[in-house]
Amino acid sequence: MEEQTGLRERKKQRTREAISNAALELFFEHGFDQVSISQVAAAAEVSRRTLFAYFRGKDDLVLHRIADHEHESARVVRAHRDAPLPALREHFLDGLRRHEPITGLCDLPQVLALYRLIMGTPTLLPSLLRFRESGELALAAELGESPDLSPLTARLAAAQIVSVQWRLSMDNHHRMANGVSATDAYPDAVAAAELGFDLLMNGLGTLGKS
Amino acid sequence: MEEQTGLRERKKQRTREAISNAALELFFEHGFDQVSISQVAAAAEVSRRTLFAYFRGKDDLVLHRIADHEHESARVVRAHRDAPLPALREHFLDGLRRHEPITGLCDLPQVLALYRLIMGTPTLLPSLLRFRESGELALAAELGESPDLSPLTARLAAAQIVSVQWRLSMDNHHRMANGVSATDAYPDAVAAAELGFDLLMNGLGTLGKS
DNA sequence: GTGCATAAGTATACTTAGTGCAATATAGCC
DNA sequence: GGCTATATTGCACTAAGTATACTTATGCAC
Repeated sequence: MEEQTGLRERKKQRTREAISNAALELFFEHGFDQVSISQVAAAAEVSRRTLFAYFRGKDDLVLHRIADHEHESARVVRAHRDAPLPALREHFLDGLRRHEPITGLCDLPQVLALYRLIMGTPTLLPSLLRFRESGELALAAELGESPDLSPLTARLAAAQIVSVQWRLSMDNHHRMANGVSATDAYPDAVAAAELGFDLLMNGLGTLGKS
Repeated sequence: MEEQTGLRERKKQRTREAISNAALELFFEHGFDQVSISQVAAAAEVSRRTLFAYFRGKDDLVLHRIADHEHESARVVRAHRDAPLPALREHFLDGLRRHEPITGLCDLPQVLALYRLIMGTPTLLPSLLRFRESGELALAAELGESPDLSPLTARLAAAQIVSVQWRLSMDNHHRMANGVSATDAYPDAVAAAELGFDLLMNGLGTLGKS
């Protein structure tokens, strides 16, 4: 279903991984900004020019590792058109249970190192936010498919949902980065997620003294 | 209160404006990506190096013009600690009434050109999103000052609020960019804002068929 | 006003991300 | 083997941003 395994394809895949691995190894060791594209290319034993054939830019060398999740929320909604928000809530809670990297609640050394790199490198923030923006757009489009929701409501809802998911993930990652184990952080993470989705579903009220 | 008007300060201010004006003129004429820093410096009659003394980077040449509004929501909340969300709502509606640029509902040619430039230049998106991020952070901090709100709630609320405000502003601008006048778009903009803040205050429900 | 410390501005050269293009090598296929 | 498409490469180029050492102008004490 996914590939015709010509030698060509396999080689391309291996080259791509070689570049990516070389890049991350160097970035972990010296920091994103301290490593040049040329150094990555040299370490991966390809020409600089070839590197750009595989990755759109320096940022992509890091961010492609989370690219799969760009439209995850949109996919979840597509599969649960009847009650999107509870579905997203369950999906997120399920992610926490499984310690999925995208929830931020994952302390596997390699994953943690990657997320530390991403979050700890201001240079990468713009790309990261674009990534988020793209996810929001996809979610809005998917929500907009529902005949019960006006396009405007869909866009507003998507904006809110994505912002909450990111805040939750960031907070979780922050604890991992501070050395808390995923297991130890799990209960708080669940409580936070439930609060977040409750606020989404039931509203913020006036935020005044209630 | 703001400046000791030495000749030095005045000259600096004028140089800064000269650079900014030259930059925007060129950007409006040829597009952000089609104009180099060197061209801007030449047009403003300063050296390239001096330009970088005044502006952190090429993006800043454009975005400094909206920098005042970066922490606007935080300021509003600071002034209305008792009921932040209604205050933000009123502030936004007031902005619409006054056709404030930051609401997106402003069709003054210069403002529209600036916003068109910002929104129509993908290169600027990252900086724009960083700007938003910074505003969200400030709002979260300000909300967190309230003893009634947990820090987590403050962060989640800030994320939601900012995302809604941006969506509303973007949608408004979009209509301006399509040639609708601010006056004509006003009623819809108010309705959209009320919907947005209603969703914030009262929640999204399940988003299913209600 | 003169002179000096300080800050603004400049010239120049450098590093690095990213692109265009033409030349070369290699997989897939007959 | 030989042909074709594509992967890869080297080289030259543009442009953003930085380092540094030098020049000019301002503010201020006298």
